[in-house]
Amino acid sequence: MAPKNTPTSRVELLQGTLDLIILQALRWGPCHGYGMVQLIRAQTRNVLHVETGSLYPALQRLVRQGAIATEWGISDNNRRVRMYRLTTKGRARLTAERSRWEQLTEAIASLMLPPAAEEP
Amino acid sequence: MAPKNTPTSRVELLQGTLDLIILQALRWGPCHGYGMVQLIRAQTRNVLHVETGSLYPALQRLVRQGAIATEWGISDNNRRVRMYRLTTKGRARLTAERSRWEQLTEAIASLMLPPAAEEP
DNA sequence: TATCAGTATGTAGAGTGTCTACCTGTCGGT
DNA sequence: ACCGACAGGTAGACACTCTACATACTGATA
Repeated sequence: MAPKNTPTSRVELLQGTLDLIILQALRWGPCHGYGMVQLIRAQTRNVLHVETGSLYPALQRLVRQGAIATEWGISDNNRRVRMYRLTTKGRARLTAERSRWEQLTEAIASLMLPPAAEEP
Repeated sequence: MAPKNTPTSRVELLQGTLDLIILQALRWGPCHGYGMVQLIRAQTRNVLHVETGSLYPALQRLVRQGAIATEWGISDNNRRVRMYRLTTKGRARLTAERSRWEQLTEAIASLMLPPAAEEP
């Protein structure tokens, strides 16, 4: 996927997971872009590093799709920030993405297991 | 990701998972392309449908990378098939892909949880 | 014997999402 | 006066999967 290898223990995102991650991050309340990067980093103990070059386009995409809404605001340290929040549509989207993710992980988990005995 | 929606309960693959799936499928022994499709389908109870248009290029990719080896053979029903098998390199690759996958799922799982209490 | 479904391998091109690499600007501390 | 952290953003490359199509062989069935 990404051309480069993993120098430390870095995990590259899989295509399609970023939307889920963003929606998930916004579940705790409105947040601005840069804040999400840190939130996700902290929440995953430094495993997931969302690149801003991926994040901002993804946010715009989600806004276009109506999953999140945005407005200018002021951060704690008195900076002009673009705040994002989940819409009703976004909450539904999150639910859908989560179940999709669960299905996929379960399916892959079942491939990890020894072959299933065929059932008649 | 894919332009179309999900008619039934179909789960689209995430980009980057196919290699893991193929390597995993070959863990049970050599197999040919079409056979893998059915194996994966059966093993995941019809959740994962690997498209042949994705599979064959992926197999070629893995051969190029030395993760799998291939040779012509004969299937059970007397058909000319291209058999694939894991190489030593491929087995190592599988291990790597699995740990990568585990890291990612764990990281995303931790995002699903309530926010972590910050630790000093 | 014609035809069709299933088996089997493959290619071309589109679409999409993430990445790297860059750019701009503000604020607080030194 | 400068620097690092904070904050938002764009352009283009790259990689992967998808749809759609093409080929060929086999066995069953009409």
